[in-house]
Amino acid sequence: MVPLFLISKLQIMNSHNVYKKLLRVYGPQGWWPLLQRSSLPGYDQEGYHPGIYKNDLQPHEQFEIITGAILTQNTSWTNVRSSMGALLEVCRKKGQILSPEFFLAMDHSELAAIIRSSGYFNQKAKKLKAVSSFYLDNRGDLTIPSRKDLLSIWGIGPETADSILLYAYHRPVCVVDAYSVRIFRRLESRGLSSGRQPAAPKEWTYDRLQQKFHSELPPEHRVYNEFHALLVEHGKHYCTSKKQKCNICPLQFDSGVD
DNA sequence: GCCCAGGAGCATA
DNA sequence: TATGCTCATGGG
Repeated sequence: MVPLFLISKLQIMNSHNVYKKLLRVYGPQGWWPLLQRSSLPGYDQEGYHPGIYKNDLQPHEQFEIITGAILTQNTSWTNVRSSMGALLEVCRKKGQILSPEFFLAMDHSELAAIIRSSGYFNQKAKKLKAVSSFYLDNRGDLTIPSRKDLLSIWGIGPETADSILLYAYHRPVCVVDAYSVRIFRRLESRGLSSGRQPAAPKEWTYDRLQQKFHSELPPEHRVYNEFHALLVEHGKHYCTSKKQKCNICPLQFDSGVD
């Protein structure tokens, strides 16, 4: 028999209630930012598009998301934004579009120099070429790849693969990142997470946390889209690795839980 | 100057 | 399986 006060706490912090609360606090995030659409109505100058969830991406736009997903690995978006702008500028000057062919036509040093500002530029140049080769070798038309296929590409791990599936291909897949793990670990440490809690609480691994999200959230693309973006936004404000602001965290103290 | 960011691969135990 | 090291720029 679980005490009533515990039931209410457990229900409060399942993934769906975390989602609803974060959405109320921060609003729609408009991910994934598409710089190539930054001049279109509904898109801001960085390419964010809050409230627009249409599945109408062109191949060069899908490839911008794939590129961004690699460039942002362990890197802040401001650095990625700079590299993406540089890439698109080179495209424009060469009269090309962002594509596997564009990356493969450059030699390593040229590509690495263009994406320098996003850090790890040698590794990321190699990764961009690897993912480009994958598309040209296996599916030149950018049809939906399987998660297994994506994971077989050098430089693409679980989070990058799921980001690509969710944001470039509108697949209903939850993305887990360092913020997700940290936020739910800290909620759980305060008895506020609805995770199955073993006697000795196990760490939230990628797969375990993704299963939790999939089981607790409505299986809708737009929910998964916003949830990951909202966790990132919340993490930036309240849950960085060293500076946790649990004492003023809206997930714990914002009133009006649904 | 230090810390960290929208990770992943690899060596080692 | 799991832990530690490496990759690197730019903003706070």
